[in-house]
Amino acid sequence: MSSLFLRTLRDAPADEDIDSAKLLIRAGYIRKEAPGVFAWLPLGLRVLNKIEGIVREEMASIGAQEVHLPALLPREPYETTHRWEEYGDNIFKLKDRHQADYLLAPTHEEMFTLLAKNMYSSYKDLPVTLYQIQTKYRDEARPRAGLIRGREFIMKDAYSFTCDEEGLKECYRQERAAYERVYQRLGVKYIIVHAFSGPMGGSESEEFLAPLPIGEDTFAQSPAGKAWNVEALKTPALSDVDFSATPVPFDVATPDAGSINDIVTVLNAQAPRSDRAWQAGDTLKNIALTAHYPDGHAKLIVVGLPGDREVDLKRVEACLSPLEMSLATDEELAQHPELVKGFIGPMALGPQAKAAGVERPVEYYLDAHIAKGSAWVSGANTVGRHTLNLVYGRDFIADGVIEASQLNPGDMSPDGSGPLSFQRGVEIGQVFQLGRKYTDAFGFTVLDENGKAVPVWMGSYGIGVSRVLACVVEFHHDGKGIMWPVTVAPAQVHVVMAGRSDAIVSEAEEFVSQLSSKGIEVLFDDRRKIRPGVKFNDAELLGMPVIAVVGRDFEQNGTIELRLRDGGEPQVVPAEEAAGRAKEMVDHLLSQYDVN
RNA sequence: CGGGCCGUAGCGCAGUUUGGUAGCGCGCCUGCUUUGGGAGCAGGAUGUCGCAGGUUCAAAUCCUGUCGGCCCGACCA
Repeated sequence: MSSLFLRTLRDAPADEDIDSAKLLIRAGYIRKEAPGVFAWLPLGLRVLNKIEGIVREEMASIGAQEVHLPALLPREPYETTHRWEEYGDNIFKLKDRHQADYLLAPTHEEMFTLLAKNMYSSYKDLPVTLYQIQTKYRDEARPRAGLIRGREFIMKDAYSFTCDEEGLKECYRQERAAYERVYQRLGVKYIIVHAFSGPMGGSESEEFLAPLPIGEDTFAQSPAGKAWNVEALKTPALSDVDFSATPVPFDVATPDAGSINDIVTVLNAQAPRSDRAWQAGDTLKNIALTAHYPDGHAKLIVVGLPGDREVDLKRVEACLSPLEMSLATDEELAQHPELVKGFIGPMALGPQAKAAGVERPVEYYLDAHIAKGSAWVSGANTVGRHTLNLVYGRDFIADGVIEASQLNPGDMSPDGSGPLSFQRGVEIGQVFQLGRKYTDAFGFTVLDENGKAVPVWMGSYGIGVSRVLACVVEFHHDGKGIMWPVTVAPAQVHVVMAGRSDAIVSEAEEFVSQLSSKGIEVLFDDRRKIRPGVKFNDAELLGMPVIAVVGRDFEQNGTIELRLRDGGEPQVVPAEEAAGRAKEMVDHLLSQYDVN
């Protein structure tokens, strides 16, 4: 360490607030060069290389072949798939001296599809899986959380090409299994959640989420252990109810009723129920949304959901992809005079409006929590009035049923095993069955055994390498510093030379060479003018799994102290046995991460 | 893009209210002492006080503008 390019900091940088970023910077693994852009220093690079090595081993184990494509790419392929526009400002775009458009790749589906298409044209070449470990660029609106959400980050992305869907499913299964081994070897907890395929296209998709409170994704778990991204969560089908005997609808005056709570209060005063008090869940609230097409056009739609639930725009988008949703502004709402803000009801919408002769009725979607046959209170499309006894299926219908509301803890799981619970997670990987979205876009077909062109099926599989490194630290640290899993630590044993006497120095050097000859990776704190206390603190900050101290005890008793960074009693062993004992400790640690 | 906080040495910060020409701790350099849990003493180096205008005899401090950073939200693999 006397010559290692390293400077540990006593104080954490003030502009980071999550543990992994603070510790990695304090310990001299990385430095921030710009928001979401980091430099890798010697120790950090060693960890990164260890993680990449594990990823490479597991990719090799399923026969994936490594390549390396450019990060600087021409615009055309991204035009073909419309992602030049769809990614929008999230792509770093630039021009060359001839004013030609380029981008810094946020992901590489297009280039891998073209690469495979241009080299392969026979079914005999397939299946093939290619991958790379490469720097990706996304111009995030707000980089944050250190390495977890950067603008430049390192990703392993793999792409499989097969002749048919069955082949795709087999590749997907293999990648998924490889990912489980990768995360186990990295010492990262993960939960596999069913995902919404989103703008990447395709069908089956799962995310690997590291369950951490700092995570930006919310996922739902059922008591049976299944997990979903909230956008992929389907509300279980409600059984029909029969309120056909409900009296015909009638209006009541609800002046000044600006919120659902106001309406409930007014109803209980003006039209009390005989059986119980009115509740928010008896009301059908209709939210006007502006739906934006990818080409920039927009239209107004209305979604109806129970008054005790909040609208979730992301889930609406998931159902109405590729439309993007925003709450309608007053100006946008004013384009449709038949809709009265605060008093929008189903009778002015969708099929009802059409039946009433409205030329271009506003589309009306109902949330899946509205049961067929149920009776509701909703707006009367007149200022200060609401309508009671509106029965879904009898008095009104909709243009479609979608997932429009936020889910709440306690909602029934799709698998029916009980109420959902919610947790936060950091997405550390995703596996996708893309299907033919990209291969069709680029006309990638191969000839089958009959000489007939058949479409190629594609899958894509990503691991956020630099992000998962941060997650390793999130899972493995304490108040003093990092506690690396032995599989990714920059060194396995940290030897602290605690003293400057000739005896200590020569023994420490001898000990280090013994460890090295046993194949152990050593970080050797041979700094002569640094006091022991500083070295102990640095060792705990830096986080090697085994810390060995050659110092006072050696001079007095001929012993060396060995201890595990993450706890346990120190072992004091005779110097001549210490290297062997250290090797046993390392081997024992390694065995805990053995996935075979 | 909205809201909040903040830009002073490599890192952490004070100084800004009340204008007077730059400071503390850590780190760094030299010497002596010290050496098992972030040592002591003495000496030293390091700053366009984010940037640009303005007011003033004088601006880190007041005024205007602007750029940047962090957090919350919007957005987002």
